[in-house]
Amino acid sequence: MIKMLEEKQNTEKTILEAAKEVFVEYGFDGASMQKIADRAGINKALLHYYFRSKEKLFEATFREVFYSMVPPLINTVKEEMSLEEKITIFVEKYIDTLRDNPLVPLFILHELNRNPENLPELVKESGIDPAIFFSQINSEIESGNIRPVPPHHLMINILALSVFPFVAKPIIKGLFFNRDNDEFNKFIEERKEIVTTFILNAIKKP
Amino acid sequence: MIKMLEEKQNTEKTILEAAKEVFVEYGFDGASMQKIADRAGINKALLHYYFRSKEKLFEATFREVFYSMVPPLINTVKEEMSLEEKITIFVEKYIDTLRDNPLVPLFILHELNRNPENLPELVKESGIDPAIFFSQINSEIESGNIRPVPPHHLMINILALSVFPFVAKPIIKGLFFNRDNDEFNKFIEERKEIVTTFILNAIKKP
DNA sequence: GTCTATATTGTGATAGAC
DNA sequence: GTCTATCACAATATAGAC
Repeated sequence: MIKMLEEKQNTEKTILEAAKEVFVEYGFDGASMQKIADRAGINKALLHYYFRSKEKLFEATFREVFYSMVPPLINTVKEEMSLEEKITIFVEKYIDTLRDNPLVPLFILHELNRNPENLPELVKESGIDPAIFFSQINSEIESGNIRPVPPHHLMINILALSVFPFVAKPIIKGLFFNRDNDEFNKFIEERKEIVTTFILNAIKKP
Repeated sequence: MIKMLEEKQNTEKTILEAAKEVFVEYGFDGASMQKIADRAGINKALLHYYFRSKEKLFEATFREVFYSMVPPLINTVKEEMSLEEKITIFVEKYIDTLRDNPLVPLFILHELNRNPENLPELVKESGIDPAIFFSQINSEIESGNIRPVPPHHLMINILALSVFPFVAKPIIKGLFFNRDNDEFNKFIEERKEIVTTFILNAIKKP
């Protein structure tokens, strides 16, 4: 009996792990239950036994991916840090996370585009709250410490500069590095500092 | 006879137009020949008559989308312009183009990710050549006019800041604007200037 | 819980009439 | 060139044996 419960836990985890890999690589429409079953080393029927439908399996997978990426990242930034510290730490950790999960951003963006109404609930439960960050930016502007830049634009700029190379990976590899992977990885490592100083130079007063 | 040829031209164009809409919205895997036929107001058989397979229809569509976006954009930047002019013009025109085709960037990135080997040929025929831009950046750096920033990083930064809001549209709308479309469009309009000054401040020497 | 076998629908693709 | 009818297959999903 206990054995069964343990097996259930393991099988469910195995399925979710396989689903994560396949969905992230192929997207919802490109993935098939067969592919996921193969990847998990089981058969299709079990997928339905545990998750009832492809849709439900996908939802569970998407939540997993989203929650395993976003909250840990947000927690790297402590409230008491200076704006400069926050930006430096965030860019570095974000690029590190994406380096280890390079397909995730395009996956999330593609799927949110297919199904935008899923986002509000995810955001609410994930503890994302730009408010503190925004008021910090505003007070830095009012104190005359940095150039005036609308907080949401600055936030999008930080995300854009960090994420974009990963969603545009094929273009960058094809255009700059002749499809060489090592060169691309070097490029990504470089960006931690490049992006940080780029942002800080952009907002610092002369 | 002439009538037939004219009809053939029109039908082919109609199909390509419908295919463009459906593929861009749903992606290759999410699109079906049935949807495309419905959108074009014809039946599936005709699609195969004109393009033989879904794959071939997609390739034709992708080329169309790619070539109708990229070369016109590159041509807005004239060789004799100053670096500052180039960046200003490019960001403005790029955001304008994307505003009119907001789904295209995510479509291109998603499909290139599925099929990266398609890119080299597209690039070769599209006249993309970062070399001139790169040497201009390098000479500006050597003359001490701007801060030292690796040309390919600067180029990616320009693209990132312009494109990212469109691929992250659902996130931005959901996080900042409560899913309001007008607010998002206002945000996009603002970015033309925000992004330009952000970049110029980042590279200008104090 | 896990498997095999099967039902059912939707897909890309073709044949053949007009 | 355009249509209807149809094929072959892959997809999600379920039934039932173990």
